[in-house]
Amino acid sequence: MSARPRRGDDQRRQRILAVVDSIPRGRVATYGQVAIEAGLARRARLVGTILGHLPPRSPLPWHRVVNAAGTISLRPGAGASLQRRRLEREGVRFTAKGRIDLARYRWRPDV
DNA sequence: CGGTTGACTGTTT
DNA sequence: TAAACAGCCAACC
Repeated sequence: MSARPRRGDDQRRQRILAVVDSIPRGRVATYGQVAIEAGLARRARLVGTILGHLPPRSPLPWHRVVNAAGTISLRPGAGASLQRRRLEREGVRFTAKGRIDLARYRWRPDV
C-alpha cells in the first residue's frame, strides 16, 4: 500500500494549471494570485515549481504569470526573453526597467 | 532521511 | 525605491 501517488497533490496541480489556463490574453496574474484562485493561499512558490516542470511545448499560457513586483521571475537564459516577447505581442508593455504595470494589466477575475 | 534550492511574497529596514 | 528577512513547501541530492 504504499507508493500510490497522492490524489490530492495531483488535484492541486490540475487546479493551478486550470487557473493559469483561464488568464485572458493581454493580461497577467501573479504567482500568489494564481495560488489564491486555486484555493492554495500562500503557496506562490508551489505555482512557480509546477510551472517550471511544464513540458517545453505546453499549450498553457504560462507566460502570463509574473511575480508580485511585476517583473519576470525566469532567469535569463531559462526562457525569460520568450516570456517577455509573448507578453509584448499581446500588448503588455514593459517599463524601461523591465517592469509591468500591474495596476493596469493585472487580471481581475469576476467574482 | 536531513539539508539545500528556488518561475514567491508580505513586512520591515 | 531597494534590500534584507522570515515564512513557505515540493523537488532534488
